[in-house]
Order: sequence, then structure tokens, then C-alpha cells
Amino acid sequence: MFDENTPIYLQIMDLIKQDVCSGRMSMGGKLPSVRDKAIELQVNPNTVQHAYQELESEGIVFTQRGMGTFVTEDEGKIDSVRSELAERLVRQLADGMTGLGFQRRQILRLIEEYFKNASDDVGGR
Amino acid sequence: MFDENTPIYLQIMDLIKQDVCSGRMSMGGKLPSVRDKAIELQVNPNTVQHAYQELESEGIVFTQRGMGTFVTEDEGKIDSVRSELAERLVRQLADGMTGLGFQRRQILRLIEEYFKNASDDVGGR
Amino acid sequence: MFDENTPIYLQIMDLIKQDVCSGRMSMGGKLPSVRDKAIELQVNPNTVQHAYQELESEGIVFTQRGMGTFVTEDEGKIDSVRSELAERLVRQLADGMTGLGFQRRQILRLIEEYFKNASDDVGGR
Amino acid sequence: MFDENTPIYLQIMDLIKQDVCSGRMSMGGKLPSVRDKAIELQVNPNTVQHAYQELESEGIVFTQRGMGTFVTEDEGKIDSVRSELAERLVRQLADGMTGLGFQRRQILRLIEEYFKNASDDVGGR
DNA sequence: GTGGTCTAGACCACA
DNA sequence: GTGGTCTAGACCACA
Repeated sequence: MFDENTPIYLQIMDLIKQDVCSGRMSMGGKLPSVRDKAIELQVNPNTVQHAYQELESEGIVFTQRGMGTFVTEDEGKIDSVRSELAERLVRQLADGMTGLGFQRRQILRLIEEYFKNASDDVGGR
Repeated sequence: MFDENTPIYLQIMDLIKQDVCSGRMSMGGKLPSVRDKAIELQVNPNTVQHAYQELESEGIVFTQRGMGTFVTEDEGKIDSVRSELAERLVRQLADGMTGLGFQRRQILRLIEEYFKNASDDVGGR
Repeated sequence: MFDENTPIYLQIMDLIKQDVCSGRMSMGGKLPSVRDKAIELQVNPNTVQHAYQELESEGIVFTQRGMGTFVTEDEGKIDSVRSELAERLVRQLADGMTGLGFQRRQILRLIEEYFKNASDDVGGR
Repeated sequence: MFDENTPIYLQIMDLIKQDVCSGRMSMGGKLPSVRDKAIELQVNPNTVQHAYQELESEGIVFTQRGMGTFVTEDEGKIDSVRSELAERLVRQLADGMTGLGFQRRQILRLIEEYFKNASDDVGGR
């Protein structure tokens, strides 16, 4: 499930950021307990704990003693996280594909194809 | 210069794969020596060595005793490497952006914008 | 303890293959940690690490993050390793002795003598 | 042609020792020049030179300025070399096969089989 | 505790 | 010069 070559706790952070930015997890909402998340992700609780701590130090979640961990209510924060992640993704794609020698038109076409195949798989668009 | 969260030797491998797939490095051509590449990339020679050996075990380069390391002359191999890398990049983008809640149109628009900005920087199209 | 003219990590690989093929180390069993094996063999942990990684890339062992390194449970794999090693040993003997000018009968007699001496040493049969 | 994991100059030494011990090269006989041997073995002359020097330091060949390199005329020397090589070969086989868990009978049978297959290949016995 | 990566530095065989 | 191996020692993620 996880990429072997990137720290798992970073990948967990990204998953949670995606949940927050996409709205699947609402502002001020409660995150699963470290233990539950560890079971869900098949991972050692320490690793989830590490991810939660980093998310807190980035201001994306906050902890209330004895209550649990909650999504920030700072909408501006969430917007900036979304922008950062999106930019990082686009940059990785553009730089990587350019490095491989692809032209812009080809790159856009490949992405469209990928979406087309993905939607065929689930029958939606 | 390198991403802190991915092993350097893997990033070196990707750089060289890009050089090979884009044609910047020609089939059968000689790679820089381990030591030279280490100086160029500002890393320890052992780290470059690790990358070269993995590339060899993947069949992308081969070494001749005392002579150096050379790009494979197997064009099919290079084609398959290019496809793998391209697919990985597209998948990462598509999955990541979808996870963030972006729609396909937005994704394509963001990429086009990124290219536009990049070309403005260098004055090309 | 090690042959000076063959890389130590290869010799370590062979030792472990022998442990696995002979049944001294059981399928699915845990190997000693890199550090323990390094102490046992009086070599640097990095050298054992190298051996373990090559064994993994050959499919003879697998690692579980943070847990350790384990013998494969693929019996066919083990059988093929045993065959390869045995064939290599027999070929080396036969070719070497033939190159020295020994006849088959002499070769077989020398081996029988070697075993006889070895068993005298330990008092077995 | 050469084993990748053992120094080539050692392998060349063994080949020449075999030639000497088997009588294919006669006592007092002249060895090929370094250059010719290098061409024959597809190897750099420096490597053959290294092998010749080691053979000389072991007393198996001797050099006469301007004349070339010659096989020793000390028969006792040759006998002891033959014994050493033979013992090494037998020990490697016996130890390796024992380490793999083979019994003596099996080992002898495998060797006989190997010879049988070899003789089938060339039609001789 | 366990594997994995990295640096620094040394030495070797081969061309 | 060129790749390959090894030691010593440090630091990291994961369980």
C-alpha cells in the first residue's frame, strides 16, 4: 500500500492532507485515534503518532488533551496546504516528463488518456 | 539539490534514466566515472556507485572492467524504462490531484499554466 | 576465516545459502540481525548488509520493516539454489582436476580418502 | 571466460599451473610471451604480467632476461603444486557439499553423473 | 532492536 | 583512470 522508498509517516501525512483539502474530512472534525488509524493502515501506532505530530507542528491539526486530534478551522491554512501540494504534484510531473524528453502536447495527451482509462474502469466519467 | 525524503541513490538513478530516455545520453555511450559524477552531484562516490550498480542490475547500463560504465544498447529496454517512468509520473499526479479534490479540467488547466509560466521564464514557447 | 580472493559478502551469501539448503535454517525462519551476524563473522555490519540485500534480490530471503530478515518460504526456490550450488561445486572440481591431468578413478579415490581422513578426525563413520 | 568474482590474474595462474602439472607444458619449456598470452586470453597484458610475476615468486616459472619465461625444472616443485591444487579442489567440494547437507554417497554419485554426462557430450569415456 | 542510507577514507584489480 | 569492496561511524524510519 505504501511506497517503499518514502517514509511511511510522510505518506500518511499526505493522505490526511488530502482528506482535509478535499473536504472528505471537515474543518474542526475529529481524526481517528492513533490506534484506529494504525489498524486501518496496517502500520505501527508509533508511525501514525509521528505523522499526527508533524501535522500538528505544521498547523494542520491540533490536539486537545484527552479529547483527541482535530482538523484546523483555519480555512486559509487549508487553502495554502492545497496549493502547496498541487504545485508540488504539477512540478514533479512537468519536470519529470520534460526530463524524459516529452513535449507538452504529449504530456497533456498522456494525462487525458490516463483519465479516460481510469473512467472506463469504473464506468463513470 | 536532492529531495530529502527519498534515497539519494534512487534520485541519481532517475536522473540517469532521464538522460538515457531523452537521448541526452546516447545508447552505448559512456557514463561519467563514479568519481566525476560524485563531484558533479556533490555526493559521496559510494552513493553514485550504489546507483550505478542498481542501474546495472536493471539492465540499463553495463560495465566493462577498468573501462567504465556504458548505456545499454538495447533499445527495447530503454523504451520500457521510459514507459514505466512516464506512467509512474502520470499516476502520481492524477491520484494526488484527485485525492485533493481537483477535477480533471482543473488539473489539465493547472499543468498548462505551469508550462506557460515556465516558458515565460525562459522566453520560449 | 574468509578466502582472501573472493569478496566477503559473496562468501557470506554462500554460507547462508548453505544454512538454508541444509535445513540448519528453517523456511520462514529469522536470520540473525545484521549486527549480530557481523559480530559472529567478525566483519563490518555494512558487509553483512550487502550480503542480505543481494540474498533478497535473489529471492532467498525477504525483509519486514523493523522486524528483521527471514528465509523465503518458497521451497522451489530453495531447491533450485541447492542445485545451482551443487552443480557449481561439482563442475569446479571436475574441471580443475581434469585440467591437472587426473583421471576419473583417481578423482573419486581422492575424494573418498578425504572423507575417510575427515571421519577419522571426528571419530565418525 | 573468467569468473567475475575472482581476480583474473589468479585464474590465469591456475590455468598455467594446470598446464604445467598435466604435462601439457613441459618442464623447462617456454611460456608464451606476455603479449601473446594476453591476446589469447583477451586480457590486458598488465594482467598476464601480474600472473607471470606471481608464478615466478612461487618458483613455478623463472625468467631469463631477454629470453622469456620458462617452466621450472624442479619436479618436486611441480608435484607439490599439483598436490596443493588437488587438495584445495577436493576440500572445496567436500566442504561445500557437506555444508549443503549432502551425504558422502550422494556426493560421489553426483560426480559420477557429471562425468557420465560430460563423456556423453564428447562421445568418449 | 532491525534494516537502510550516507559520508569519509582506504585499498585492490584491471585497462 | 575506472569500477568494486571494505571499514568505521553516524543517523533515520519502523516495530
